[in-house]
Amino acid sequence: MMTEPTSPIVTRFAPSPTGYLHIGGARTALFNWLYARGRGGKMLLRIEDTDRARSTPEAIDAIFDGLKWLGLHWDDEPIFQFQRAVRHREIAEALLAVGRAYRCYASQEELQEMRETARKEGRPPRYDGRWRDRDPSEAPADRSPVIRLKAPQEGETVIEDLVQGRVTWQNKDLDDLVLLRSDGTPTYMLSVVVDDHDMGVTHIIRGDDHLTNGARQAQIYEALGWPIPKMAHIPLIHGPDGAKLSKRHGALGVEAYRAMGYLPEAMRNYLVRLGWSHGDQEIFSTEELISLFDLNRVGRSAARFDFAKLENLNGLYIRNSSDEYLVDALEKFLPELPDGADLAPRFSVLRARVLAIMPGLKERAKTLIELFDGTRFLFAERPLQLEEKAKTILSDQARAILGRAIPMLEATEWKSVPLDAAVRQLAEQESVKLAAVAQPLRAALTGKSTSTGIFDVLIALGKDESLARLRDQAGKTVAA
RNA sequence: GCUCCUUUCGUCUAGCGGUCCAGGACGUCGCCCUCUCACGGCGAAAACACGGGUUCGAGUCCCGUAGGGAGCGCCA
Repeated sequence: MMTEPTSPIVTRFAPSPTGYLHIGGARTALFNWLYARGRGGKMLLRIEDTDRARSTPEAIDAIFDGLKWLGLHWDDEPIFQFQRAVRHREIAEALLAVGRAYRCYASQEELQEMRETARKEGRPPRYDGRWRDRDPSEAPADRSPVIRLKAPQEGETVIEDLVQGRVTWQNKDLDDLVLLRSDGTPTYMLSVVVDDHDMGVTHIIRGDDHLTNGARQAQIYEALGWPIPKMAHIPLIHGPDGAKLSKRHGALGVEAYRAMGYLPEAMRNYLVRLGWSHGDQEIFSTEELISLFDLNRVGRSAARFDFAKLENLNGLYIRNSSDEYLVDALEKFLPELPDGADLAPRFSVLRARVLAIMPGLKERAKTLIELFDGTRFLFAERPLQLEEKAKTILSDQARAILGRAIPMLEATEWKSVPLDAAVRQLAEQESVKLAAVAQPLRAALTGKSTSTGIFDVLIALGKDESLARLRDQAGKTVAA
């Protein structure tokens, strides 16, 4: 079969390192990654660090770490935009040379005035092009100019967006943007165009806050005679109240989600469904996502971030993970816990017990924090600190039952079936429901009112430790 | 203010002119399972923003209105 020779897909993720990798950025990276991976292409990483004052090495590390944690591996070496400033300047000069750009000497005061006037007259605040056709001899000697693009003043600029569809701007509404600042450094608008071109980017997938930039960048491509990459502007993520995502809701760095005990694969599944769908399907393996993801299935309206759904999905991923995987995940997760450093040495010692309790535990936990909390009784020192509810359960009567349970359990083989039979038999002898025996056992064994199945607890703790904990709490009275 | 985008259950969404008195998922509520808490099972309530068109027929196409969002820098 003949196949059309297609140029390989190249996408890019281009964050500016001025803070953490926030959740919206993570989703943008995910979409870029999926789109490229599903088509045998590459996803490149470009750090847009041209804002020297706000860019920090910590933020760069946060981006690298966040992407790695999510498993979104980029191709080739990351590009640092600032290092390419010379190239950007060359392009601006080239545009100047061919008359597609010009020097503008307008002062900040003049620009300010223009904006105010325009606003007053109900027009968009725009540069009025006063240096566009002025003779260079009129240039003031004491002022260094910026270089502006000589943008078309009539007609329209159109973007055929893969998500938004055809979007049109009247050129009269777009002004002559600055390409090169008066200090000779390139602006973002110029840098992005030159870098995307030089990196061979074929598909620009980014937040729709860049949609207007897309139009202005299209004008730069036009002036340069370069082909315009395909663009896809994906809707933004909003907070639960519909307003722009802020720190208050979910605009945390991805490291914050890691600390909250979310699994990266659950995170990815949640994020991809924010704006993208494949019929009614909710759960996707990574392989499925790579093969199914497409831009034409991305919606055009903003989605609200919903922790409840993320948590549910995370619980589902935990339940479907193997016990070994979860024990490893917990061990790696320890540093995120306040007392993690103290627990780490004991964790490796008690690892087998953690593994033993895992099948029952993973049905109950929605986050790694909850999962770990479920194992804490294994680490507890005798005599146990009892939670309030556990104290309530351990009434005198309950303690008396425990007292009678001890000799019985001592004589029982420490396996699930015999233990089950023994406890049930005791309940029968006491003429109480199973709960009236199980709950006191649970309270004495774990210090809590809830846990995994009581027989699992007995087995994970082992015979000696279990009986010791029961003796700690049992009532002395045997005769009533 | 101007430009652009957007509007289906509380939330994420399915729906690409008739098969929709609108489907799934999360959340909520009820019942079942049950040693607790979960898991699981069953069931319920819950939406096409509004107004005009086009059409035999509109959630689906067009135009307004209203709401929401983004952008309008010598920031990125």
